[in-house]
Amino acid sequence: MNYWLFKSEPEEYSIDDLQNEQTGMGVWDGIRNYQARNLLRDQVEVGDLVLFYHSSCRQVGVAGVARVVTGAYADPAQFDPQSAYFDGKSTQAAPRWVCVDVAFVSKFSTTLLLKQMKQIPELTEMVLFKQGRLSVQPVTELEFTTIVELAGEKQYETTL
DNA sequence: GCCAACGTTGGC
DNA sequence: GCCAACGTTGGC
Repeated sequence: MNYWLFKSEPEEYSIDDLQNEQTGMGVWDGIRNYQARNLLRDQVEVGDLVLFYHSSCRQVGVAGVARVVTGAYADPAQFDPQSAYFDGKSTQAAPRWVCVDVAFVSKFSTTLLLKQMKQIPELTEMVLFKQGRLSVQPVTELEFTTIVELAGEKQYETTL
């Protein structure tokens, strides 16, 4: 069981969009960075918990929690010429990019802001601060539980 | 294999 | 909108 932070621009796909999916599940696609791809492909597992991070917006920070519900599979968008994520160099035989499906778990009552996170001693070693551009990144159990407690999601104290 | 040029991310 | 950081591309 691992913990992750996945970034998304909420204008593209937000925690509300995930919550509003008919199935309660969404496809985490469009990852086009090799380091993030390798983590998705090799280390992200069904059941892992994900901090849903909103980037490039007014309220930058962790907006809620999701859970990984599939292993990595070929990202369909790489084969779709209409998609912004189309990759003409990828082939069906050897897909270059992968995605996973995630399920909505919770939305924080207020987004835990990046500037708040930077002030918390337990969070100073987060990959977020060292590799700011990595869009799929590992989170320690301490970092995860610290964040959900700061967000006031007390139910995690009993369910984790 | 190096490295300059270029493109993208993402906080502010 | 700016700009720093950093990933990718491509010439040599």
